[in-house]
Amino acid sequence: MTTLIDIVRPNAGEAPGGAIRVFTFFRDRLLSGELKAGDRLLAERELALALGVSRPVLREALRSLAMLGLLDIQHGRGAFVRAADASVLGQALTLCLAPQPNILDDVLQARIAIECQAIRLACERASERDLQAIADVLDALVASLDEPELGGRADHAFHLAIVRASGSGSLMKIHEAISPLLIRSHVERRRDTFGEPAITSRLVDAHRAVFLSLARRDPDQAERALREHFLIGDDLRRRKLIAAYQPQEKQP
Amino acid sequence: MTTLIDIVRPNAGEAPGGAIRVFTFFRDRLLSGELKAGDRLLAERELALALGVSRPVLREALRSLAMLGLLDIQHGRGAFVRAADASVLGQALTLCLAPQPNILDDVLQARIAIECQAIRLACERASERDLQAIADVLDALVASLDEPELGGRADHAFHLAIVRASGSGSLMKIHEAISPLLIRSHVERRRDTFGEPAITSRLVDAHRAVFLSLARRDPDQAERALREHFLIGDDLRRRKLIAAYQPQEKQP
DNA sequence: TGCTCATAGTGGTAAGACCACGGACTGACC
DNA sequence: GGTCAGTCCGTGGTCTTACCACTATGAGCA
Repeated sequence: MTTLIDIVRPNAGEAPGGAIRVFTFFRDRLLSGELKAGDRLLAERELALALGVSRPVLREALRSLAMLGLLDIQHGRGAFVRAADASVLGQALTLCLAPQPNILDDVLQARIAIECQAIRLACERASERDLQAIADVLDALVASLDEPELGGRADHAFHLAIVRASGSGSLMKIHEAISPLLIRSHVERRRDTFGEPAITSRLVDAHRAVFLSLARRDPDQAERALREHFLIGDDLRRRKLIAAYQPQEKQP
Repeated sequence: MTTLIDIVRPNAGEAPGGAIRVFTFFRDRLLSGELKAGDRLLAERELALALGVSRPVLREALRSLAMLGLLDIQHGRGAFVRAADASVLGQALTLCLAPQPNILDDVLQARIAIECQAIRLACERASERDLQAIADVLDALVASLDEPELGGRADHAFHLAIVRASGSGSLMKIHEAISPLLIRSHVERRRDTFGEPAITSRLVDAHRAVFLSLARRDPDQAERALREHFLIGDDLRRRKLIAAYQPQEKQP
């Protein structure tokens, strides 16, 4: 079968198979904005009748749309148009990256890419409210150093706030998409650093430096500070690796 | 219904609805590698029997997997596991970004983000073969300055080669995902620059500078050169905007 | 030896029926 | 009169059966 969502539609003249015809029918109306988030679709039986297909065929198309996160089908209530979110994006990314080794390490590269560009844009575009929001999260981060769970969440919120301040929808969506993958490596790292004052203080300094250069609206310095921050992670991973190869007090 | 692909599966004990049970069944086997690309699934009737669901239900799940690009269902032949590619990723991205204004401009930010990080990694990791490949594309780019179509493709190939040289799967996939969106703005820009020697020579210089600093394996200089290159585009867009507001010889 | 056509197996579609869930209406009870 | 519970209707969820369309395979024929 033809893969979904062909931006350019070949053989537009012919009538494709029923299911994919229904699928493209709704997709186009979703892309064009004819169907807005929250709209309720007709009942399956009526839709099937209106579109001239059987109910199973219609259901295949509807279910596919739901799988892509475009529809929210609720038992006993109906099908509703869902606001496009990045969850499907993240899922697709996970599926694409799944066969590859070292995903968790490699996805960090994507994160660095997004955030470094985001902070450059943020230096240009961030409003006072954006800066205030970042400052608030920074305070929360400092206050939650002793709690791994809360601290990790604050850390994530800090970086998220920067990406938000960039004002770029693309960067935000991609960042949102890789978040689930990031979180997995994030929490375990936090668990390791927990209780090591040298590391945590270095972490706070790094975050503060990032914020300050952003507040000064200096893109080069901000990116440098951010990369510096990411190096802490690299450093940590390296130490962990070395420690793992040290035969002392290591349990098999 | 529950959204597909929950990485953490809630209510794992209970049996979810038939269709989504079948869906997760295959998804898990795809993620775990138990099903490899090229494998042929059993016939729908047999699968339905084996999994204890009716054929329409099975078909809904199979169709959904096909929509996500995980399966390739061929009429009269069977269903085959497809190698995960970034096409779905790109489609999902397009759908997520569709409601937003200025997508084509904004997606450039994602591109800059990816490529700037990629070239930094490439400075560390690129093999001699990678560098040679980039050099070859650069030659092709210089040779095809007079042909907008060919030149545009060479341009794209150049940047793609850099991302490849980074050796990061995440960066490559994301770059691949935004490619379809990039191409649209790419070709029209080429069409504008076509025939302006000052622009084209500047373009060549920029690409050459990027390659040279990459060959020298200097990350900072390479990123700077790349950003310089992207500024050409900004500059061009600005000029176009100004030209559009000049009332002289402009047709409504 | 080569071609052609019948056939079996596959996905694609249709129709009808029933079940499970949610909400709204209506009734009785407090 | 207000509140609660039960019933009914509309909805999605599923099953069954049957038939159509496409592909490949192999047997039969020239």
